[in-house]
Amino acid sequence: MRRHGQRHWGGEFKGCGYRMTKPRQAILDVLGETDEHLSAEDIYQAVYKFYPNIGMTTVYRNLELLVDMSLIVRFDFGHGRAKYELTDQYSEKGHHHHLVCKKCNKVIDYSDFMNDEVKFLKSTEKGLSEIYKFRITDHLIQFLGICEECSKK
Amino acid sequence: MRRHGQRHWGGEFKGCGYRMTKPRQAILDVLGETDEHLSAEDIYQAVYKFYPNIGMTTVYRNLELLVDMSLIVRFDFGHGRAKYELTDQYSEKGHHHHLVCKKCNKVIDYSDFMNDEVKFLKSTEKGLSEIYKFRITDHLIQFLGICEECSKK
DNA sequence: GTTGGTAATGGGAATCACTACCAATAAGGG
DNA sequence: CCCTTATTGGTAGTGATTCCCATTACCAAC
Ligand SMILES: [Mn+2]
Ligand SMILES: [Mn+2]
Ligand SMILES: [Zn+2]
Ligand SMILES: [Zn+2]
Repeated sequence: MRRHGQRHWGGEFKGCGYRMTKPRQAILDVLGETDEHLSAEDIYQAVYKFYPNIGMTTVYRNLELLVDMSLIVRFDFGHGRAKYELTDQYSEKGHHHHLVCKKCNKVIDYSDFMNDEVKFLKSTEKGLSEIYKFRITDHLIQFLGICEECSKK
Repeated sequence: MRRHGQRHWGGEFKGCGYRMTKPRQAILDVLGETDEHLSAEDIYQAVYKFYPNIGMTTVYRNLELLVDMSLIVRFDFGHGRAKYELTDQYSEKGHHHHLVCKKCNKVIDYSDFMNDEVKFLKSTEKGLSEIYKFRITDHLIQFLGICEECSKK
């Protein structure tokens, strides 16, 4: 069951009443070994290969838990199924946002121009939280359009 | 069937093979008379009050059409059902973005600090489209956090 | 090592938003 | 008014996600 490249998440589960289990380790492994944005079904399929006892219910339940624990993030790109990624701090990608193709639904990660972004966010978040008494904890920035391949057709 | 405040959309349907029908007018009316972000079900309920023949299927079908025609916009906030709004140019709100409360799922419109946004978008979009050969047509910006009421509990 | 309590699992049924299908209806140009 | 064709609305799916519940894994205390 122990495989290559797998990370130790014990610390994150200590003291909060949760246990590190095989399914949880497996789900985190799968998410840690890909660059893609995986759906619950994708994750189920991938985990199934080395842990065929896994149940779909367990995948969904644990995805929810891991989101609550902020180990992973859930995205609703509006393509029918939710997608999941490791949180910035646990991912090699680090803080990034998405380009989403309206035609083929491809999602491209980018982390360019973060300086401009930080400048923009700093002033905007401050202003908004004062005006609307809203405690901002997170932001979602994405650009929609047509990807390179799709623009050729 | 003709009611107050209703707008003439004839022009938008001319010449493209589409017809202006009662359900379409009704859906646009409902969206034109609210400040909220309505789901298909919300719209069905609202239309039902003055046009009880309306069918859920027709609502879904026309929402899709109206999105294609760019008269309305669809948002997937990840709360289970999609929400719809008039497009910026047809809405009193104009161009705006959203604050989304993680606790109560409330969505607040804002259009403050658009100068900062424009500055940020201009440089970022230009850079991204060059690097990724991606033709950007639209953007999605939203801030997540805890709204005023929810922070009191 | 055994026990007891709680966390976690996984299979199947149930939900819920949304779609496909199709016969019946109604725009709207001529 | 007529005809063509877009559109409607009911019913029966679909597909993703959640609920329920009996069984199992884990862990700390005897
Ligand atoms: Mn990503
Ligand atoms: Mn809005
Ligand atoms: Zn594409
Ligand atoms: Zn709230």
